[in-house]
Parts: sequence; C-alpha cells; structure tokens
Amino acid sequence: MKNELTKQSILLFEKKGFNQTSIQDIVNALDVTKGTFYYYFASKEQLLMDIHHDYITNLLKRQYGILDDEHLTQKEKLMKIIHLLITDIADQGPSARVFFREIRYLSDENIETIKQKRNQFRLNIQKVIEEGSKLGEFHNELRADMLSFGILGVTNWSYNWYKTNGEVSPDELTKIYADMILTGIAKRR
Amino acid sequence: MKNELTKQSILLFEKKGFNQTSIQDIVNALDVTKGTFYYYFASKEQLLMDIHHDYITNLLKRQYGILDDEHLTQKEKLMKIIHLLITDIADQGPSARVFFREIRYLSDENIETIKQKRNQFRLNIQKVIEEGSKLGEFHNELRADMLSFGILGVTNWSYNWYKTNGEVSPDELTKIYADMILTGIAKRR
Amino acid sequence: MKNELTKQSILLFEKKGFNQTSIQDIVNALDVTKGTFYYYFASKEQLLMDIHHDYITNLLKRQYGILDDEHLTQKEKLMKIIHLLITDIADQGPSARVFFREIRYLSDENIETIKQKRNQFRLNIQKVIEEGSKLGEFHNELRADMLSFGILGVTNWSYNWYKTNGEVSPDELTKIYADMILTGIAKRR
Amino acid sequence: MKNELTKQSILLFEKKGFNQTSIQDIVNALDVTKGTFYYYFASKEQLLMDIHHDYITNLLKRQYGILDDEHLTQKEKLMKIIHLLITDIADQGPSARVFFREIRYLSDENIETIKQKRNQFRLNIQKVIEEGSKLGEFHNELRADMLSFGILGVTNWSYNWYKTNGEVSPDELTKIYADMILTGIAKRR
DNA sequence: GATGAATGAGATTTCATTCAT
DNA sequence: TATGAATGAAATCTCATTCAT
Repeated sequence: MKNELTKQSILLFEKKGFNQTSIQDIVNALDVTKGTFYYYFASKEQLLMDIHHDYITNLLKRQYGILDDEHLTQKEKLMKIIHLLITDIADQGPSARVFFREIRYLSDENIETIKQKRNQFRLNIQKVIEEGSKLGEFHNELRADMLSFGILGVTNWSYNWYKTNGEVSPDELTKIYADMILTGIAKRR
Repeated sequence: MKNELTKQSILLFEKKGFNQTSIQDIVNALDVTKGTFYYYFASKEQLLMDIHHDYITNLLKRQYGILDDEHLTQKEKLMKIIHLLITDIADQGPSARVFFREIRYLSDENIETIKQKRNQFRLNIQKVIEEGSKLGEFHNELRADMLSFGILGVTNWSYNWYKTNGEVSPDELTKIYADMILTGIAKRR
Repeated sequence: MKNELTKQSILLFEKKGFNQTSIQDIVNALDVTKGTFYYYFASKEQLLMDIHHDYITNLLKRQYGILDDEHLTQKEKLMKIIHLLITDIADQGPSARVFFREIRYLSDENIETIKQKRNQFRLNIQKVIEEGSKLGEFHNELRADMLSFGILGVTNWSYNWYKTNGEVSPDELTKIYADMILTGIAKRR
Repeated sequence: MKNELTKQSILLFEKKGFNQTSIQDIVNALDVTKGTFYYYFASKEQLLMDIHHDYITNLLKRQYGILDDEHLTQKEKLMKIIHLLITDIADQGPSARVFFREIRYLSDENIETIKQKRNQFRLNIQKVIEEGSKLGEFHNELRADMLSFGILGVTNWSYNWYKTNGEVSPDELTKIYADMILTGIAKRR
C-alpha cells in the first residue's frame, strides 16, 4: 500500500504539481481514504522527501558504480554519467520531473539534505573533469566547476522537453551531447 | 502602484514561489490592501501572466536584435545569444527564476501562449546552427534541434545556481560555455 | 444621466438579479465611472427603492383611475384591473419582474413602505368584490380578502412566464382570466 | 448532520434569502465549522439544488398519485391538485418559499433540470383540463395552457402571503379557490 | 490497518462605498 | 458633474491534519 501510494503520488505530483495535488486526490486514485495515507506517512511533506531521497540516492549509487570502475578513462566516465542522466530522465520521467520541480516544497532542513547530495553528484563530475585535465585527456586550465554545472544543464534540462518515444533514442541523444561537450560543434580550420 | 505591485510580486514569487505567496503577502509588503491589488489585476494568475509575457517578449526582442545584424557570423550570433541568456539570468535573476519555475501556474491557454514564444526563441537558435552548418562554420549533419535544447540547457540551468557576485563574471561564464559548445573540452590528439 | 442609470439598472437587475449586478456592471454599460453613480444615488439600495416606488406609484395611480370612474360596474372595474396588471407586466416586463423579485433587497423600512402600497392595491380589489357582492353583481358571502389574493396570483404569476410576443395577446389573456374568475371553467348542468 | 445542515439552511434561506445567507450563518446555527459544511456539500449551490430537487420530486410524486387514481373525475383531480399545492405551501412553508424564490441562484444547467420538472407539473394540470373539456366536465374550447398557468398562479401566489395559523384553514382556502376556478364569482343572471 | 467525520487556518476574490481632485 | 484610486469587510472554498472507532 505504501508503495502504491508513493507511485500514485509521483504520477499526480508530476501531472499537477505537489501543491495542486491534495491528499484526497491521491487516496481517491487508489480508492482508499485519507486515514490510510496518514497511517503510512507522517505528513505530505514526508512523502515528498521519501521520493526525493530515493531518487537521488539511487542516482548517486549508480554514479559511484561508474566512478569506481578503474578500467574507464575520464572521457568514458563522463560519457557514462551523461548517459546515466539522459536515460534516467527518459525512463523515470515522472520521478525525475518531481525531483527537479518540487524540491521547493520540502522543509528547509530536508532541502539542505537533498541539496547536499545533489551537490555531491555535481562535484563528482567536477572531479572527473579535473582528473581528465591532469591526465591529458581534457584541456588544461578548464573551469571544471563551471563546466560541471554546464554539463548538468545540458542533461537535466532534458526533463523539460525530452520524450523517449520521439525519434531520438536516449543512446543517440547521449552521443549528440557527448560529442558537443567533448569536441564542440565548430569545424576546425 | 501597478508597477510596484509587479516588482514586489516578482521578488516574493522568487523567494517563496507563486503558490506560497499570498496576495496578502504582496500587499503587506507595500502597505496597501487586497482591494488595491484587485484594482490593478484581474487575478493572481493575470499578474503572473504579465510577468511571463514581459519577460519573454523582451528576451525575444533582444534575440532578434542579434539575429538581424548582418555583419555577424553564425558563430558570433550563437555566442551573443549565449551571452544574452547568461547576462539576463544574472541581471534579472528574480524575473528569470520566476519565468522558468512558475510557468506551471498559468492557465492552459496562457501556458500555450508563453510556450510558443519560448519555442520560437529555441527555433531561432536551431536556425543559427543550421545556417552555420550550411556555411561551413559548424560541422555538417548536426542535430540542430537537439543541440538547440542542449545549449539552452547549459545557459538556462544557470538560473539554478549562478550568482553574479561570485568570482566568475557573466562575460567569463559566457566564454567558458561558448568554448565548450564550439570546441569541446577534449584535447585533440 | 440619472434616468439612463435607472433604466440600465432595471435591465441588469432583471437579467442578473439585484445582488448579482454590481455598480461596476451598471456604469460599464453606460461607459461612465462609479463616481458618477454615487453622484446621483446615495446607495445601491436607494436606486432599488426608486425603482420600486415609481413602479407601484404608477400602478396605484392607474388603479384609482379605474376605481374613480363612476360609469363602470364592479365587474367592469375588476376586468379593467386585471387588464391593467396583465398589460403592465407584458409591457413593462423588466420593471415588473424587478418589482416582484427584488423587493427583498430593500431595507426593512423601505420594504414596509412598498408593502403598504402593494396592500393598498390589493385592498382596492377586495373592495370591488365586496361592493359587487352587495350590489348583486357577484355572489353573496364571498371571501373577498382571499379572492383578492387569488386574483392577484392569477395575474402576477404571469411575470414568471408570460411573453408578449407569443401567440396570446394581453387582451386575449385578460379575457381568458376574466372569464375564469367570473364564470368559472365548469359546465353548468 | 447533512440533514441538519439542510434543514437549517432552508430556514435561513427563507428568512434572509440564499444570497444573504452565508455558509458561516449556517454552520454557526449548528455550532459546527465551515469545514463540516464542505464535507457534506460540494458547494453552496449544490445544497440549494438538493433542496429544489427534493421539493419538486416529492410534489410530482404526489401529483401522480392523484392523476393515476382512476376513480376520480377531472374536476375532482383538479380540486385535489389545488388542495395539494395549498396544503403543501401551508405545511412546508419554508421549503416552498425557498423553492419559488431562490431558483435563480442555481446554475443554468440545474435551473434547466428543475424547470423541466416544474413544467411537467403544469402540463399535467393542462392535461386534466383538456380531458375535462373532452369529457364534458368543463367548457369546450378552453385555453388549457393559459388556464394551467392561471391556476398555478392562484395557488402558488399563496406562498407570498398565506399563513396557516390565520383564520382560514388550507381546506377552506382550497374550497374558496376551487369554487372560483370552477364556477366563478359572478352571479348568473 | 483502515475509516471518515470534523476542524481550523488561510486562500482568492468581490464589491459597495469613500474621497481627493 | 465626474473621475478613479483605494479601502475593508465579508464571502466561498480548500485542504492538511487529527482522532475516535
């Protein structure tokens, strides 16, 4: 039941937004009553926090799976992280959109917790760039911090428009963006 | 008064979100009454629409100023558009954040109007890329559509984190991102 | 201007009701401003009172025109009064409907004034019946009071449904109702 | 509770009118809170619709009870319907007055529904008159439609003035009006 | 585990009226 | 005569949450 409530909530939060979704909406969708909701969740915000926590924890875990693979070059790591984000937003659309859009409705304390994890994710990208620079895979003197934000922008922005069932697959989109980030779009003279 | 209400609303919407900001909050900040608000705005949503409309209209106008300059190469146009976005988000932070975050609270009809203009802005970027490819400034066979989304991601994402008063100026950030987009971060072998 | 305001108000009060019609609605219809309204009327209620007072005063005056005509039998007087009411409701539809429906929105004091005049109108009918009984035009021992209410019911109810432009003219309707009231619908054995 | 809210509302609507009665007034009278009201009714209008629907449904049911009785002549049916209306208005005064006065505050859609039922009630009277004409109980060539409106006027108007506790009982009033309608008030020469 | 009646605080909106100009 | 900005009181409605069962 808790699981069903969470799933249904994600769908509703995505469609109508956290604030526009009432507990009543959620329990109606499952044909149970409000009491049931409060049996499983301490508050509406707690549910939102659960969703956020699950999402970022899972993402971080998978990022570490990439980072910890010693056979990969930094370039490969970066590509795999881009791929991770694109596919995740494509596959878990609703969760991803709730994650990016509704963080504001968490309590200050919870926002802090989530932002820390989000920042950790970004810092890990920054480190890949720094390491790549040092190892000669990437240019020297890159602003790894600014670039990590830029790369996250490229990928995360896709939650605003990207639809899996379009003509471009996640794999293709990954290649398009990785090419742009690694080699640019300008022709060499 | 209408102007003051709009300005104050933007600040509050940015800080607390559209939904979390009550009309009471707005009028309290200016020491007037709710009646005054409704003398100037038909509804809370109408105010939000005004904000959105002003923002995107201004942005589009400035984009066309760049596009219509015949002395510029496509590469230069692209750089100027990136610069336009970065500086705009830096300078008009609150408006920009309201624009990106609160569009959801518009009516379906108004969302449509705004999205059309937003899409026009993106299509204009796409055309620059296509033209650049044709003229030999950029690679051939680029997915100009996907790249236009990616470039917007890089710049627009900055509303989430970028602060003007940090160590990196808008001009510098523009250069960092233009370099990445045009020539990539990977070292050529 | 005062006259135009009154006329327009009657039309709006009929269509939307007194309460549902705002001063704004009224002045909008004449392209003036609220200040203008309050220059001519002390309050919204005062306007309604004016409308009521004009209506019932006019009706009473015309009733006395009938009553004071010494050439008429009581039967003829009754018929003329029925005719007066039917035609008035037909001709002055909006005023009539406002008069019957919106009295509630007058102040207690004003209600009293209007009700007194309305009752005078009814009492005058009652007197015609009593006089007719005494003179042998009508049956003896009629409950003239109850009948006066009944006759007013027949005629006044028409404001609820009667439309002049239908197939039955006010003159025809008067005859139908006068026949019913005077001779009944049952066949004599 | 729902029932108590409805009952109390009818009393308040009668006394002050639908518009002049706030939800606050209603719940204050029962010492509950506004939330309670909205737990039971979707809106203030829904409550009004419930009242209307119940009233006219009950009235129609009782009318059919009369119409379907094959032992009755048309004259008797007409008398019983008059009796039904008079007693109903006398007994259920508040409901009746709300029914006649406040229909305007229903939504267009709901007005339509109620008016259809009201019209059915009237058409049933019209049919009795037509049938009575055919069977020789009533005159030929009566305008049964206009007369049905007139008869309803006689009875329904009583909600405006009739008080049970006066000197005339519902049974007596029924006789007075039935006599007028069937045989008229004029003396036969 | 689950129900559902009840709460209470707050949100948006309406509008008659005032008043300085 | 007329304007229009501003007020303030009240109205409808929403909803997260509680709690006895």
